[in-house]
Amino acid sequence: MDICKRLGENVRRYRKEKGWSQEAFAHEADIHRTYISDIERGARNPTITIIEKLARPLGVTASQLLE
Amino acid sequence: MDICKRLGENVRRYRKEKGWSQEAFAHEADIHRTYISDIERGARNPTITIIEKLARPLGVTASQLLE
DNA sequence: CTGTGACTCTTAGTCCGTC
DNA sequence: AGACGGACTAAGAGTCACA
Repeated sequence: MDICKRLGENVRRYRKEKGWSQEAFAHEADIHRTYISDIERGARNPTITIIEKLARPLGVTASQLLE
Repeated sequence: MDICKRLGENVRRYRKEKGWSQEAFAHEADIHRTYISDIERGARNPTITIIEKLARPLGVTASQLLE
């Protein structure tokens, strides 16, 4: 499985566990809403600093987002 | 700890376990040797596809490189 | 609320070296 | 063997209007 898609699925799963919309999560992570959408669809190839920005509000590690 | 530095330390540790020079590893991972040097020093902010390219020849997962 | 194309600006990533 | 610099090209970061 492609790693970008795997990341996207993990982000989406953790975000839904928090009960957040993409918009609400985008605000928490301080990342643009459409960028979150792209990430969840595996349409982006983000850097590890982005992974960390995503991980923090979700309460998980950067490592977990790539599992 | 900064995530780039953590990645660098992990890469260096796994690479040395394999007994590879940066150059030999660069060849295995199909990544430029100077880029490997930068990564290990935490001087770069790589994308997740690079993380995967680093992980494969080391015999670990992308997730493990960020632990 | 979310997906998508398009856009600008910045930086990832390559390749040439030298120390 | 590895650190580090300069210059370059490809691609990511970040944003918007609209569906």
